[in-house]
Amino acid sequence: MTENHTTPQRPELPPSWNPTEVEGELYRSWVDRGYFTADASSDKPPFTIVLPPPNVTGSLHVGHALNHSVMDALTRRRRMQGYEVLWLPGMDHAGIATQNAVERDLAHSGMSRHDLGREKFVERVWEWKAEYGGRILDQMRRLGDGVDWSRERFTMDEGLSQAVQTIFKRLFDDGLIYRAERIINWCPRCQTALSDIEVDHSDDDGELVSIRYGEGENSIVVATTRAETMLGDTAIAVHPSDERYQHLIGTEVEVPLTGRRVPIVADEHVDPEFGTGAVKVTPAHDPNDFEIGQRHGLPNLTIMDGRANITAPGPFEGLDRFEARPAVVAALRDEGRVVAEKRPYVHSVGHCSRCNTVVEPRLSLQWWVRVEPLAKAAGDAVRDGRTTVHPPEMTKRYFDWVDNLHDWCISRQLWWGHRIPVWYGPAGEVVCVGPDEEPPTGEGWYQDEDVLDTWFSSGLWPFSTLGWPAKTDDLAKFYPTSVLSTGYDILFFWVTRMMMFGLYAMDDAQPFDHVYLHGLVRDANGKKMSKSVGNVVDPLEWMDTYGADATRFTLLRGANPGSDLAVAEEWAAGSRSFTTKLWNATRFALSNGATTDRPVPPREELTDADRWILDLLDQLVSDVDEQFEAFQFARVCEALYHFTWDEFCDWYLELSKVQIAEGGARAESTQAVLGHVLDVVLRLLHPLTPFVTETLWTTLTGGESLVIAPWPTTTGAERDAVAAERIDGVKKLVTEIRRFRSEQGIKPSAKVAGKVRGACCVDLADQVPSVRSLTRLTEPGDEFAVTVQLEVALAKGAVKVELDTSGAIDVEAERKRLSKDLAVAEKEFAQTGAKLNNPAFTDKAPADVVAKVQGRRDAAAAEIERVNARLAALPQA
RNA sequence: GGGCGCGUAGCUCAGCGGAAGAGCACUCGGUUUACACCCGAGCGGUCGCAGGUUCGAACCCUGCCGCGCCCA
Repeated sequence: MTENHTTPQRPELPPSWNPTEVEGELYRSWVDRGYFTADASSDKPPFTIVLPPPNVTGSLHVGHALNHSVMDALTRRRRMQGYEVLWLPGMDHAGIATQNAVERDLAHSGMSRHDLGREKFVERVWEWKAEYGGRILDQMRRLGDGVDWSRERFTMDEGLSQAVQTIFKRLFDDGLIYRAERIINWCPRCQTALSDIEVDHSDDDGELVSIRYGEGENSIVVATTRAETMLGDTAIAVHPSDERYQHLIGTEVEVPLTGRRVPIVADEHVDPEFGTGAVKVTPAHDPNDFEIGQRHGLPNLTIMDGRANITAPGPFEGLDRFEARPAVVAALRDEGRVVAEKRPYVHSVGHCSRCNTVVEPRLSLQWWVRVEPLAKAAGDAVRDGRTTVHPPEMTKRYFDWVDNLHDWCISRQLWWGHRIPVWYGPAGEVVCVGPDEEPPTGEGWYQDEDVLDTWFSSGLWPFSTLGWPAKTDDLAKFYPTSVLSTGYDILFFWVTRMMMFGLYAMDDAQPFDHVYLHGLVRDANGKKMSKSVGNVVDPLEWMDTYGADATRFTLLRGANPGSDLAVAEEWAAGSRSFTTKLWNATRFALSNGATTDRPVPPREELTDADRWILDLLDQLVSDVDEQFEAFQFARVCEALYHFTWDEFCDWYLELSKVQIAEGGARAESTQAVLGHVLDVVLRLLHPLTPFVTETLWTTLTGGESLVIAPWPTTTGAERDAVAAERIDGVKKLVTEIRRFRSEQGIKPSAKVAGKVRGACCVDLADQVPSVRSLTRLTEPGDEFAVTVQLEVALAKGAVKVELDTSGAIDVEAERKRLSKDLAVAEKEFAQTGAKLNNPAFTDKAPADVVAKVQGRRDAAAAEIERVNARLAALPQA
């Protein structure tokens, strides 16, 4: 190693990278220096991402970690590219989840929210939020999220609440919000209505009971999984063209156990193929039955209360629905009305997405959004290309959704949330109050008790967070936002609602230009993670063990568009190895005088190895850019990993040792190339692994911070094909010699005397010292005695390597090695020969393809000849 | 039932018309002055099955068989 006195000394890197010791402080310094604070008055082009607001009760799970890694990578790259970047963080108030959390706490002290009263309870929730809410925000800091903390928002903030009231009023005045009595999804535990997407369906074991209504030839059999609802039946329905029941249509039957007589109606909706083709109709407890009821003017008979206890007078009154079910079946059985019972009967059952209670369809007066015009606009924005969905396969799913959206139930029977801004008057008046208006006062006036669905406020997020409805500088600068990133399972939650509201509120300007949908994170075997299975990965544990960079890199490396990703601890360990490799490579380069203080010398002064690695680097920059633009994060990672490890570390660093050992100008130019390549690679890696790259880069360059360093661009230099071919030759030659050594059992550290002959004939004369160095060949001395010859076929011809292995070689091992080479060559010769002997191929395939195959056959033929000669020359066993 | 997607090395996945790839795992060797979180060498695949198109198919088309997800 030569000492270089022209290079100022950089602080030395510690021998190993200890992420947990460094990451926190680095992150604080970035925030303190204001790198993540956006400037609305900037002239730079904007790049905006609003964080899909996590739940205030939540903590960072591995799906978040992936999504945040994506958003951080996108924003960090744009920042380096010179954009005015705003990544806006915050949380939503999670109406049901938060209220549940606080109610649970209250229950510990034997209280319910009703004991406190509404006002006090809401106060308590705010206190809860201050104390426990927002754990996830600290976890975001751990991960390195470059968010603008000065713009952090919460859906219940004053400004955002005003946005909610504003849009409610506007929609109300436009006739897009209305109040109606319909069947809604009711959670008997949370005591509130739910929208369709807050209900999770699963196939559960139930029962299918067939019940005979009526007597004799006027009887009719219906099957049901919810026998207890028969107490609320107000009709039987059959398909109008079902011949079996023509004689019954228009007649009446008695509903067993109730004595109530109900009509048999004909309705197109009934599926004659299912069961007996006849269904019981319970309009107040089933959405389909409700519609049948509407069509036929049937009464809606409610037989359960909000707790799902039976209210129908009689022996079942007061029973819970699940107690009532067997009781009703038993009573029917006693009357001889049960025709068949099937258990278990697997069928789809809806559950509350917050507490998993079985949802009860319930007739109820609620507030609704008429989504049709909004959904149409949301579809059009994607159809017109104003918003692009990545990956494109998801676009169809988006259309299917927005084109078939039911009206949205937005009222919730909760206390925590935005209260519906509607007042009712003593004479039946209904007044919607805007944010700048005074609600009506006086005798008999009162406000609607309900609050709005949390999604109603988070649907405004892309613009309410920027100050809307005020015409703020932020809104002007940063809306429409650039990318919305989320898991494809959340497509219908965030994306569609934000699209509908964004287009409506912002004069048809889309809320985001791109929607990126990542896959779900699964365990090592591709299984869904679940707490009960115990295969959940905690990203915080990974960060503790392997560092934030390795955690991020692992997730991004698996992020192939449209597909889920499997991860396991080994993956994270592999990513840590990569950061360690990068660390050691930089440490090596620095200890050998690598520098960015001197420019890379002009090309003609560089070696083939220099030009080769610089050309690869140029290609890398362009690949990384291309893949970033296409949201192909796995490919970005792969390209950088491959370049860094397999090309730069495995070959260039080794070759640079030879060049540095030369000393003088050669050493100096090599140091500049080393410095330059590392500088660029660290920049390219920074969006993925910000911490380790920042540490290495500031040490290497003395720069202020990689966060604000410019993003690399391609040089446009013409690729040096000759240098590339020479380095390929070196790699091939080195690998073949190493292979021989390995198979001969020569220790890697053992020096072997050898000669390389014929290098000049294949244009590799200058590379011989490198080859010797990488294969530990020593100069042949006076006693040099060739014990073995290798011949290595390269692009321009064969190179002969003569070795003195100090004694007999292992003939069998050598025969095995050569036989393998022969088999490969013969297979190649046969395959290429078959092609070339096929006139259809030579006639129809493009000339360059034919020429290529010809070249391969010739090379194979030469190789066969060479290997056969070597085999023949081996001593007989 | 409708839609989307997936079946490629032991595992997880790239490749999507002209020579089968990566990471991890595995085998052998290694105190090589950046790195054992490493280095070197190696093993491992009729690319789900069957047809078709093409000079040529893992890749395009059709059917089938498995698996996953979304919607009803």
